[in-house]
Amino acid sequence: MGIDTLCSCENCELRELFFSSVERDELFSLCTQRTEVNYFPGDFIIQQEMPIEEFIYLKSGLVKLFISEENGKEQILTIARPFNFVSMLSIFSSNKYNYSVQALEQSVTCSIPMNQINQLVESNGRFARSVLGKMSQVSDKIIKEMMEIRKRHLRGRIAYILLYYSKELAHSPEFELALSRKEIAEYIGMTTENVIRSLTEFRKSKIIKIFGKVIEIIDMQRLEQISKFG
Amino acid sequence: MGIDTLCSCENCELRELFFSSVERDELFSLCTQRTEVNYFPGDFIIQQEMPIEEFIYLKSGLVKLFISEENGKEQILTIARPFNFVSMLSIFSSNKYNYSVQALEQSVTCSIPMNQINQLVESNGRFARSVLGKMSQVSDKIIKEMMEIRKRHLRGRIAYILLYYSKELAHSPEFELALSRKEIAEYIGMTTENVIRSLTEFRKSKIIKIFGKVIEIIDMQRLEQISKFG
DNA sequence: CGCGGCTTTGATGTTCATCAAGTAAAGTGG
DNA sequence: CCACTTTACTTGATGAACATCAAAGCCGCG
Repeated sequence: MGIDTLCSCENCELRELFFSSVERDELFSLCTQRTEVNYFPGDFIIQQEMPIEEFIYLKSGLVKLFISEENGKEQILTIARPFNFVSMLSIFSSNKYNYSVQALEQSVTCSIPMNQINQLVESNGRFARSVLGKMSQVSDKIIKEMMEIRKRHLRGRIAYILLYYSKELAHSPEFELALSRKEIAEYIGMTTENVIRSLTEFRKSKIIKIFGKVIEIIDMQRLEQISKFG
Repeated sequence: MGIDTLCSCENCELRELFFSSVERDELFSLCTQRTEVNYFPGDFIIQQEMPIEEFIYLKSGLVKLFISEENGKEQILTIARPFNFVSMLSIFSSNKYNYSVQALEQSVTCSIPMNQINQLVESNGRFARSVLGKMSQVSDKIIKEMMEIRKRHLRGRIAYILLYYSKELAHSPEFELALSRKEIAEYIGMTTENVIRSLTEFRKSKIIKIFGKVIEIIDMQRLEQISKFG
C-alpha cells in the first residue's frame, strides 16, 4: 500500500480549501486524528455551551446555526453548506460554543482536535493565513446577510430568503425547503403565521408554486423586485 | 538615545493586545512603518469600497461601522471603542472595505501596511494565533449584538442601547450620547421619529433624564426590565 | 388510534412607518 | 455678527405592517 492511499485526506475535496498550505507529513498527522461523522436531519452537530474541543468542518449537507433563548425560542443565525463553514466563529476566542448547529439535510462532518489546529496555526504561517481568510469570509457573510434581512419588510425578507435558497443553496428554481415555516420565521425574525401568509400571497399572485415543502419559483423577476423594493 | 526610546510602540498601551507575540526586532520594524492619525467627530476613517492597504486599529476614541445603501440610507453595524476593533472584519478575505468607519468622538488610529501584517502572520505563529483570537472575538461580538437587538421591540431596543452605552462605552449612568437620534435609528433598524418617541416616553416615566445629547439613567432597574421583557 | 407538533386561515389589537408641520440648533456666507 | 440655510429634533395624526389569539386540518410517530 503506497503512501498515497494511507490517508484519504489527500483526496478530500476540501483539502484545497482548508489544507492546501499543509505539508505532506503534517497532513498525514492530521488525517490519522480526524473523525468523520454522519448526521441525519434534526441531529445536533454542535450544542450551545458545550466546550470546544474540535475544529469541525462540513464535508456535505446543509446545516443551521442558531442560538436558543431562555424562553425556549430560537434565533437562526444562518444556513450553511460546505465551504461556508461555521465551527469557525468562536473557536479561536472562546472555549465553549455560543450557538448550536443542527443538520437540516443528511450531513457529514470531519473533525480535528483543536490542539492540532492550534499547533498548525502556530507552526505554519501559510495555514494560519488561510484560516484567517476563511474566518474573515465566513463572519463577513453572516453579518452582511443579517443586514440584508434587517433592512427589508416581511414580504421582502421572504422574497430574499427564497431567492437566496434557490440561487445559493439549491441552484435551481424548484427546490425542497429543508426549513420548516417556523424555522424560516426564526431566520428572518418574524412570526410563523406571517411567513405563511406571505408565502400564500406569493402563491396566489402566481409568483411561486407550493407543494408542501417543495417550492417552485415561477416569476423570478417579480420575486426579485419584491426582494429589492418590498 | 537607547533602543528603548527609539520606538514609541514599546510603550503603546495596545502593545500587549496586538503585539505581545512580536519580537523586539519585529516590533521595531513595524514601528518605523506605522502611521498615527488623529480624527475629529464626523471624519471618515475608512470609506466603503476603498482598497484595503493597511491594518488599522483604534488607539483611542469612539467610532461607528456602517454600510451605505444605494438609496442614501445608512445601516450601522456596531459602535466600537479601542480593543473591539474593527478594521479586522474583511481585511483577510477581501481587498476592499465592505463598510465605512466614521469617528463619533475625537479618535486616534495607528496603521500598519497590510503586507507587513501578512508577512508577520506567516512568519510568526503566535502572532497569527493572537490575530485569529481577536478577529473571532470581534465578529462574534457584532453577531451577538445584532441578535440581541433583533429579538426586541422598539422600547426594548432603545433600553438595550442605552444600557449598552452606559455600561460598555461610557461606564457611567450619565453620559453624552455621541450618536444622533437618527444614528440610533440606523443602529437599531427603526425610524428616527420612533426612537424619539421612545426616549420621550422613558423621560415621562422618569426612567431617564434628557438634556439634549446628555442622558442620565435614573431608574436602572426598570430600564433593565424593559430591555429584558419589552 | 390518539397525541403532539406543524401548517393554515381568520379576527383583533398593537406596534410601527409615513406624512405633515413646527421648533430648536448648528453651520454658512455676507 | 447677523440673516440665511440647512440639519437635527420633536409632536401629532393616520394607515400599514405585524403580533397575538383562536380554531381547525394535517401529518408522523409511538
